Amino acid sequence: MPDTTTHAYAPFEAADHDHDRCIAEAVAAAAELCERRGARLTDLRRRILELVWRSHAPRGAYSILATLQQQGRSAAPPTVYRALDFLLAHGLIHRIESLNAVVGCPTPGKPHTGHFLICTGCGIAAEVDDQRIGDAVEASAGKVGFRVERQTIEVAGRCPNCQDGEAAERHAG
Amino acid sequence: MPDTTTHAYAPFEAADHDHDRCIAEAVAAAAELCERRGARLTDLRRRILELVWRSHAPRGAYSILATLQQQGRSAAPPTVYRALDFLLAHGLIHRIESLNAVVGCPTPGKPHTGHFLICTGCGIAAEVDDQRIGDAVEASAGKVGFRVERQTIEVAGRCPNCQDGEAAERHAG
DNA sequence: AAACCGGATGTTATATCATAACATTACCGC
DNA sequence: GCGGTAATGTTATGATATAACATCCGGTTT
Repeated sequence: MPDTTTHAYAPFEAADHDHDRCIAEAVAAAAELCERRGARLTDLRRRILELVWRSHAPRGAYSILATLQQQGRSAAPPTVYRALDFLLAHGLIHRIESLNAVVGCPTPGKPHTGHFLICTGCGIAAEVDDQRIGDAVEASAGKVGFRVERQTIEVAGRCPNCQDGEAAERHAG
Repeated sequence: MPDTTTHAYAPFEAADHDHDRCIAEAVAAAAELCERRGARLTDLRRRILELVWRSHAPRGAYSILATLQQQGRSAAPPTVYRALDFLLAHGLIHRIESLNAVVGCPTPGKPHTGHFLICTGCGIAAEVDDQRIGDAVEASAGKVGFRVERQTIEVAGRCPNCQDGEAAERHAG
């Protein structure tokens, strides 16, 4: 019997996974969420969401802009930044501060704070949802009377695929 | 009997605390640490460290540059960035990614990952050292086989001083 | 002291990231 | 179709960061 279940989110999937499915599901989830909220997922916004989802590695605004222009679309920086602002506001993507880039959110609509493991080898950013991290932050903040509004948690390191012999360095070097 | 103890680090101190003491102690600690390591805390680097320490709020490189120029010193962006690179490399300051700015480290020399509570009212960034946060991150990463190299943990919110009536907004508005 | 070396700083130019301001277009309820 | 609002186009500029090369300065060798 074929696997017709929802695409389970697995951090640091193999490079040969069915990525078209990741994109399709992200766009479908976005469309559904915008529909529910009465927000307009315009053609431009959808295209830019697709470009963000081209890989699991965070992507910069100007990289997105370049691809957009290659596709023959009239575009300038504000074109991209405005679309990204919309996608961020609706939780469809997250901003990675330490990279000045954005990455698709695999679980939009579900309330959560974005915690990321970012591989310095392959560049992939995996969103983790671990209650303990948020709890520890809240507890630590509460101890000094600090009221938390937003958490920026970005952990750089090596994903399982990039630890074996540290293959990435050999290519880079 | 007068208080001659080491200046205890207290997050979100009152605005009228003896800040000259914060600066003096930071510079003294930096000098001692560089001495031990055989690193050169030159006049320029010490001056820039002092400028970072002018307040407990993270400060951008171009803000530091402007003050440096006002002091009559010949300076360009690389002047500042190179000094900041040195101070960062020796753990004398931390970079706050979400603000593109740096803040003085109150405990240089002591191995630690910088975790910050950043007040959206007064702008102050307090470094917290709570084992639980690092442990939770490590545990969460370990669960998926991720090897942690660096942690960027920046929590935005309201410090105790800025929660009372949300005074800051009234001034800003 | 002169020659030398390496690290630190000066200087110019430019890359990279982000937004302000205003014009134009597209969508939608009426 | 009309009018209002949201979205996008367009131009310019602001803000952050680094590359590349010249010069200086302190310490060492001779």
